[in-house]
Amino acid sequence: MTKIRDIAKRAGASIATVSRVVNGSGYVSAGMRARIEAAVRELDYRPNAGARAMRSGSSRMVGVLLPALDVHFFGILAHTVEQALFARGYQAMICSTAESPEHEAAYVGAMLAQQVDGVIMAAVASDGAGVGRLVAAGVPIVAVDRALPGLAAVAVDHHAGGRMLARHLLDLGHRAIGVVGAPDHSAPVQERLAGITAELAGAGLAPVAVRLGAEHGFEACRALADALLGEVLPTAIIGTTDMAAIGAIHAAAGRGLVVPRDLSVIGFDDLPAARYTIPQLTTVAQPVREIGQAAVERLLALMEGKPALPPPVLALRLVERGTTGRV
Amino acid sequence: MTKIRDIAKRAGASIATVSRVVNGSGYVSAGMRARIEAAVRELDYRPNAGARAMRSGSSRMVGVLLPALDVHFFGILAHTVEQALFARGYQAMICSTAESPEHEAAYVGAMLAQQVDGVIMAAVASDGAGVGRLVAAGVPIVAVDRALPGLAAVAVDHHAGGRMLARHLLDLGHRAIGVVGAPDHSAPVQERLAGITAELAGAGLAPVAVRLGAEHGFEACRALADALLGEVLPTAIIGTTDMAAIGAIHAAAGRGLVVPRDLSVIGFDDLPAARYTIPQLTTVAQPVREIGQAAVERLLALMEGKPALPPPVLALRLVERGTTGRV
DNA sequence: TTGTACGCGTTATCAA
DNA sequence: TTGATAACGCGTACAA
Repeated sequence: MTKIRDIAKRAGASIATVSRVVNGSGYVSAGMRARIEAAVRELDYRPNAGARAMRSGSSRMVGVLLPALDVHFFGILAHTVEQALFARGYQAMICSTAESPEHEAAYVGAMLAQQVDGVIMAAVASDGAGVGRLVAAGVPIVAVDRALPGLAAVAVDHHAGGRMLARHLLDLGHRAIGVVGAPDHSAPVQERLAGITAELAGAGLAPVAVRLGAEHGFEACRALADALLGEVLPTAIIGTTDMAAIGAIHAAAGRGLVVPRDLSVIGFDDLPAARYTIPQLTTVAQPVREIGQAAVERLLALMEGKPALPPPVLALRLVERGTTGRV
Repeated sequence: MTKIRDIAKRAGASIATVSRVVNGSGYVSAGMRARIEAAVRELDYRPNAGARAMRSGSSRMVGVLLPALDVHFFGILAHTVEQALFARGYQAMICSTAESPEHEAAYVGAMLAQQVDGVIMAAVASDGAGVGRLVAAGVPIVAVDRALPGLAAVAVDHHAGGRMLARHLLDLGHRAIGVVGAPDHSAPVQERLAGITAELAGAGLAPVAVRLGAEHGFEACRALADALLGEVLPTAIIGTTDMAAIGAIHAAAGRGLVVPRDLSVIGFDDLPAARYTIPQLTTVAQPVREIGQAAVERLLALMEGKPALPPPVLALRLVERGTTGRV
């Protein structure tokens, strides 16, 4: 690794001068600057991030704590957050907790050790000790996808989303509505379910069946929906995520039901996968990419001590495709 | 941030002793150890990673350079790599280049600055200067998903995969076979195409049409397949990725073709999405998660200067589902 | 306009 | 068994 001393020697300057040109601070003559810049280029010099952070107190790194990266939703979120951070000159430290509290704790420790300047997180459990340690250390935090008590948050109104799901089906004349969802420990899923129940209650109804599972993979969701259909036969099924809805479509097909003729199905998220089925999935879209960008904006404002930005307006949008119809 | 001096003061020890217990090196009396461990716990002390890296020469961080995180395949790969690294006590520094050479260059710089102990990468372009800088800096590298000249690689044999795709269709009696793929600049996609062509040539055939596009999203793939079907009418279409194949299924449906009766479709990867369509997609599966784990294993061996492990056996597997049938 | 020297938080060497 | 201290690479007062 080439270091500042190597550049100084090569350019016939002192390390202080090299530091000045690298950081664009203080006065340096044009000739000296040119020599130093040349040396930097020739030796591919990179200031040691650790030493720099130690001196300056800022690592220019932001921790991004997500429950998973192999779940498409979070992969997309991670991607946009990372791109937004990059554009502002920050390095993302992306950590996937694999839904495990121990992982989360370990990662919080790693972030603290790395002296991250801030953290964007979608916590598995809101009571997680991880958040507390971060807060205690005075690290600015923005919660994403799901709110965290006492913290700035960038998240869609999942409860309202749940209402939209139910409302759409009610408008279509459905009265016998089932709900399939996963993972059951996910706060957004629970909030959507509450929204569904509330909207249905407003019409004097209740879900004819609710099936929540721990696993959110395709097969688990399909099995969940299949179990539901084995017990009751609603005219519509709400998936609390697109994945759950897609599982429901397959469960229906497995039982010889034609969607949407015999059964309407609606999902939530509008992931790319919502377009994969035939007919394509009707769903309530949440603006994942805007969420990521808004979270980064808010975090940077927090980090720079700027006045808190107003909460972002994150619109949910009903995307009517082919899996819902009149009863 | 609490530092080693705070612990020393609190436990009535010297920083040297604290360092010893924290790192489990050297002799420390039981009493002293207990006092220090208590202080560490009470103050939630984390050794500063930067200072540690500076002193010890190792950052215990591994760079993971991927073209994207919002593409499900890479999200899964990132996840497994990250988990495997975590299990071995390493921190992953995940960077998504968004397929841009400038991003890649910037990230390589950041990795060098962070003093990463090694790098796992799926390079956008094999001629990338990024690789050169990493090699020049003596950083151990393992290429993943696609080989890189002169480097250890963990990747499936995409050419053989291409042959399997064609072989399956030939065995089913197909003679008029089209190919749809994206992104066209992807080396794996090109290799699979070469494999397809080779296998077809062995039967005295050539693809009736090949359509490669730059974008690999659903809509782009669908449009590509639709254009192909507008020109010729093969009895089967090979997608060089599952995404392309799913696009083909939709293009076929859009033209009133029934899969697999009128048109067989086969994909590559076996992503979760391969199960979302009805009928479910026949595809050649590559073991993504094994790839990620094997890459980590190989990199750690390299980093520890161990003898190079033999190249991993990464089996491709034909998964016959519902989208292919006899002509 | 440039250079010297100190300190950031650790680890490791050497003495005690 | 413990402690004082010299690096590690950098940024920045301060001196020149």
